[in-house]
Amino acid sequence: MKEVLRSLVRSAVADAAQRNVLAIADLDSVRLEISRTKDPRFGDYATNAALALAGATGKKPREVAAIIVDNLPVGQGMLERVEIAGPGFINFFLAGTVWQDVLRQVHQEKETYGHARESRAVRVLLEFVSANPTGPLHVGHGRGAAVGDTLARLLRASGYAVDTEYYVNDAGNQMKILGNSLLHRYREVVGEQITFPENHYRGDYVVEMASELVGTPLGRRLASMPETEAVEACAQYACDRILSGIEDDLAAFGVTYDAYFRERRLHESGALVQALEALRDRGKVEDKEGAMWFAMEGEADEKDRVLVRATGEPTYFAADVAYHQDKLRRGYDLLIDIWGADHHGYVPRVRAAVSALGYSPDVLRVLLVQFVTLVREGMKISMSTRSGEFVTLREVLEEVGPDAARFFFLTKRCDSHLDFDLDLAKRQSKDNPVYYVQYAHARVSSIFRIAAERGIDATMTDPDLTVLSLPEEQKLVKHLADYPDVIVEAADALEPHRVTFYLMDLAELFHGYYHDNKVLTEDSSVKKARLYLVEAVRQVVANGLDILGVTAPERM
RNA sequence: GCGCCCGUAGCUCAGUUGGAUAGAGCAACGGACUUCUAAUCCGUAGGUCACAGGUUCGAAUCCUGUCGGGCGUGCCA
Repeated sequence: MKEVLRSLVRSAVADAAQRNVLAIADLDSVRLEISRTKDPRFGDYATNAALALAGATGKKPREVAAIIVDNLPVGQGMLERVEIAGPGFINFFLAGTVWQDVLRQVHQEKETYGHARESRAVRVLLEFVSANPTGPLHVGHGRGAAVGDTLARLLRASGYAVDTEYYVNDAGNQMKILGNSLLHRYREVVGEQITFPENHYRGDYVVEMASELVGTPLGRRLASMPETEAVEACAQYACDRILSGIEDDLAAFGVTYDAYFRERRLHESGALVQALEALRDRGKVEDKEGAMWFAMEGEADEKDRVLVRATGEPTYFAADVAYHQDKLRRGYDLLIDIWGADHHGYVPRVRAAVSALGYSPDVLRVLLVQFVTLVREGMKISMSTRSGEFVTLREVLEEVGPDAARFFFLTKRCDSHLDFDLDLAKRQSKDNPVYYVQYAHARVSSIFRIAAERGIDATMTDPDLTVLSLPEEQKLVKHLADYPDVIVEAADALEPHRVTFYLMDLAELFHGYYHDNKVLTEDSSVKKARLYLVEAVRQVVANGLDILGVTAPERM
């Protein structure tokens, strides 16, 4: 809707400019904002165009507004009335037929309502979670998974070609530590005396894996292997085992990936070495103190960073440079990385690397997801990764279910800390926003069930929509009209939480309407129109929940 | 010390990329079920947008400084 109005304003300005009533040098560079009005007295939509253009034209905002209004097709088609208000806002009052057309459009487009009609020529690689395969996913990863997966759905709905990827850190020192942890636990399980090393993985899951190994061919061979080989074998086993557990947890959460990308591949294929050479060719590498450094001079990060240690081992940063280069070489136009907020210091480094490789640093966008605190009975549950005492994503899923978990993770902006109230997530009342929204869907479904039981004709062919004259009905329809704009704006801003808030508002409008008005009334034309309306509500709720990856139940 | 994020009603948070009179939910108080699901709805009350300056037609939003909270600042990941 906003796009339609924007083009009306744009052509009005262009017409005025052509007739020399308005002097605009470069219209394309001016950003014309169309916004929804808060107060119905200001119409349905408003634009600040006149305020934005005033400076460039040398006229007063209200004069510019008057010129624009003169060139708008008022009274014909969608614009019923237009007013100039305040400092120079132009308020649009839309014709009733516009809103009726919105309802028809929802019925026509069904599950694609709100989706972009045309695809955008932008290939996106969205990388998220990418937790190290050294232990099960915890709730913090769950938030990243919910944000990432929803963002993927959102961007696809907006016409982007999106691939999702999980980067597996299956190389390097921590794999050795993981393997060594498992080896020690294995020896412990088979009765040897061990002292568990410092800074190793103490979680119960390592002990469980050790028990699994007893009696297996690998387990029997471990005793006779040289130490480094045994550690390597244990690392391999533990990594694969943990990674498949992570995949299972994500699947239970409704998250699947287009690809898992293994870091090991970068080492084995020579891509890592090539990436470092590319940096060196561009003069971005400096050798000092026995190590190879990424030279930050002229780049965005504050100091030089080591790429290859004096021991000859590459750092994780080196692998990340190679990984991002690999992504870009695969032809993606936009890379989106979703990281935990504790990695924020890493952003300028990777961005500088992308830039040093000859790409615009803008091709990389990093979303930082803040921490999650679990709350039970009003008390925060303390978590400490170090001691191995953390609440896993699996446990939360088993307690509250994937729908509530996903929805809750999306009730805040990413960059805001999230308190996840487990009791609230399980509660079956309006306090719980998941149920509140899902219930709106179930209620509409219920109306149609009852209608079928009563033998009411609920076919949706061309009802007279002019009978939908109640203010609540108008508000509902106008909110349905907002949905495509919300999708576009949420996608552009990379802010999936906007969809969540939209749905809560829609559910609120619907519940209020439902409470005060009967859909299955005696008056058959009203009944038909209201069925048409609530079905459209159901459809949009379903579409929005689908973006969030949350089910839309027909009964609750 | 330096860097990033945050600071909005008692609590948890929105705020349409700088717009018109700053909004919800929870908690509190008062109401509504012979109904298509009360898993719901309606009403009341609640504010120095942390603080101080600046930028302009206009600031919760942008810039500077101060205070407070979180996180970084490794040849760790």
